Amino acid sequence: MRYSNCFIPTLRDVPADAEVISHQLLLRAGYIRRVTSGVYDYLPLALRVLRKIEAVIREEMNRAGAQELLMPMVQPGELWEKSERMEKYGPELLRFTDRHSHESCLGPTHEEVICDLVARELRSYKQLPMNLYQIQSKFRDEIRPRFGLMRGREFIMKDAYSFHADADCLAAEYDKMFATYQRIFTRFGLKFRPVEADTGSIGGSDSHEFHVLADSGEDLIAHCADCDYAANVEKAISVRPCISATPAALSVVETPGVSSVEDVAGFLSVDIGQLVKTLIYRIQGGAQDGAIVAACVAGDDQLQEIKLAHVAGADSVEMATDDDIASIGGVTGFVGPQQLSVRVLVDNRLHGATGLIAGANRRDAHVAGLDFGRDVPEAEFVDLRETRAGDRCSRCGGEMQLSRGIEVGQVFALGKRYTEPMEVLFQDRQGKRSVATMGCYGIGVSRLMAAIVEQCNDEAGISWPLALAPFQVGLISMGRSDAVRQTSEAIYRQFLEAGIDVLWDERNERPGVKFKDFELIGLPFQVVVGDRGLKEGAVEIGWRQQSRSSVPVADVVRVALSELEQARSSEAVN
RNA sequence: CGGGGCAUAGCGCAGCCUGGUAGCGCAUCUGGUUUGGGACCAGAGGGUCGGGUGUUCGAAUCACCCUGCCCCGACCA
Repeated sequence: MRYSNCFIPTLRDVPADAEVISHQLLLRAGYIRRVTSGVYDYLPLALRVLRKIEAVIREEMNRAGAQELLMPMVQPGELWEKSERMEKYGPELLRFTDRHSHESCLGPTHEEVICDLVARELRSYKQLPMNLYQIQSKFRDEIRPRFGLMRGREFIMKDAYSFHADADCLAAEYDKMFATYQRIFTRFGLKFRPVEADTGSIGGSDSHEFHVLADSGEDLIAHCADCDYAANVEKAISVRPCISATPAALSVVETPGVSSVEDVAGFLSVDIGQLVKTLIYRIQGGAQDGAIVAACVAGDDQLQEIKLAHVAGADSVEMATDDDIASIGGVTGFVGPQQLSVRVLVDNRLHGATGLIAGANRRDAHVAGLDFGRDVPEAEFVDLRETRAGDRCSRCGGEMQLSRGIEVGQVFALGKRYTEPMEVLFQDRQGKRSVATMGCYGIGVSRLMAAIVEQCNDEAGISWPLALAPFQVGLISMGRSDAVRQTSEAIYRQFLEAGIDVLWDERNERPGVKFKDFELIGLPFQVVVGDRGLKEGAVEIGWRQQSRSSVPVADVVRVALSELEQARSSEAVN
C-alpha cells in the first residue's frame, strides 16, 4: 500500500481516557476508535493484524482436525430457555424482542446454537467425534467495559465445540485442544501460562485458562516455583500452617468498640492469624437460593468468594446485610461461628487449630480459646481461602508465587451440561440412545491483539512480531528527487511481487515524521531510499529500532527477503 | 449498582475559585521556504464551553438535575 492512500489516523498525544498501554498505543497508532462503551471500530491496520492472528488460529485448529463454520449473532430466546440459561446468564445477555414479539438475544457464546444444530443432524456414534469452530463477534453486556480491547462488550472470539460419544474421547480432545492452544500462543511469541480454572457460568468439570503474563492483567494467577502447578486464584489450593495458640477453655473477652481483625489482634496483642474471620453470605442461585451461610477463614487470609459459592452449591454469593446477620444470631462486627442458626463452613487451614479468637456474637465482645472441634462441632471444613504469595504448593510443597495475567483463552470439558437439556442424542454402538459429551474452547481474538501489544511495545510504539505486523516492510522515500521516487517505486513493486506486505511512505513529509509513524504503528522492517545513499548506489535496510546497513540497490529486495525469511524461521516454533 | 474523578476545537490542555461575550500547543487548510529522525514564516478555518433548568443586566465560570466518559469493586474471551 502507498501511505497516502491509507487510513491511518495517528495521534501525537495520548488520549486522556486510555489507561493501559495497549489501549493507548492502539488508539495513537490509528488501529482502533471507540464507537460506544466497550464497542470499537477496527481500522484497516487493526483488521490486517486480526486477520493474521486468525490465520494462525485457523491453521492450528484445522491441523487439529476441527472444521470452521459460522453461526449467527442473533439467537432465539427459546434455545436459551431450553438450556436454562435465559435466567442464569443474567443481564450480560443482551435481550430484545422482534416485531413478532419473539424473544431474541445477541450471542455471548454459542453452546445453545451449536447444540441445536448438532442435535438435529446427529444420529450415529459413527458421526463422532466432531469439533466445530467459528471466528465471530460476540456481545456481552459487561458491567464495566474497560482498557480498550481488553474488556469490550462486543469482541471477536474463536469458539470451538466438540462432541463425543464418551468421556474418554472428550478427555483426548481436551488434551489435543490444550496442546493446540500451547502451539498457538507460542507461535505468537507470547509469555503465557496455562492455569487450572474455575468453570464460571459456562459450567462443566475441568477447565484451564491461558493467561498472557502482564502487570496490566485483570486476573491473579498462582503458580508453584518448583513444579508446574498453576491455577487461577479463584481456584488455586495451597497450604500454610495455622497459627494456633495453646489449647484453653472458651472464655469471653470484652473488646469495646474493637471489631476489625487488625484492631482486635492489636488490642489483644496476638498474631492476626490467630483470629477467625466469620463472614456471613447470602447464597444466590442453586437449590439453596436465598439461604444464608457463615464462612470462616483465618484472620490473615482472604475469603475466595468463588470457592464459597462452589461449596455452598450456589451460582454466586453476596455479603449479607446487617439484618440477615441479626436474623441468624450474629452481631455485625462481632460475628463468631458458635451457635449460629446456619451452615458454618470453615477453611481447612483452621482444621485442628486451637486457642483461636473469634467474635462472641455479642456487641463489644470476642471469645478466646476457640477450638472448632470442641466448640463448633457442626462446622464443615472446606477450602475457602485465597492463595497468598509464600504459601506452600499443595502438590509438591514448593513456594507459591502470584502473577497478573490476561486471560486470552479457556478450554472446558463440559460433559453433558448442555447436551442433556438440549437433547444432543445419538445411537451408540449397542444401538441405545445416548447423550453426547461436549467440550468447548475459546480464544479472545480481539483481546489477544491487545495482550500482544501489552507485551510487545517500547518507547517508540508497538513492536509486532513479524508474523502479525500489519505490514512487514516499511519503505521510506526521503526527498523528492526523481531518482528516489523511481528507485522506491521499483523496490515497492518487487516486494509486492514477492508477496511481502509493504507500506510505501511516499508522502511529502520530513523523514522524522515517517520514521516516527512507522515505529509507532510497529512495522518490523525498514527500507530507506534517499539521495545520500543513491549517490553510492545504495539504500538502507534494517529492523525497527536498530541501526540500518547499506545495500546496493540491485540487491536490496533479495537481501531484505532473506533477512525476513531468516527471522521468520527463528520466530516460528514448530 | 456502590465508591471516586472528569466533561472547553480532531488530540492534549488553560480559563472557572473572584461571572463581563473563549484561549494555548499539536493536528487541519492556503502560500512560501525547507526535506536523513515529529521543520520554519505568513495567513486561514474549526467550539450550541456534554445537555437542561435556575440565579443574574450578563453564565464556560455560581446552584440544582440529567447524560456521557474514566478509575476502584462484583462479571468474563
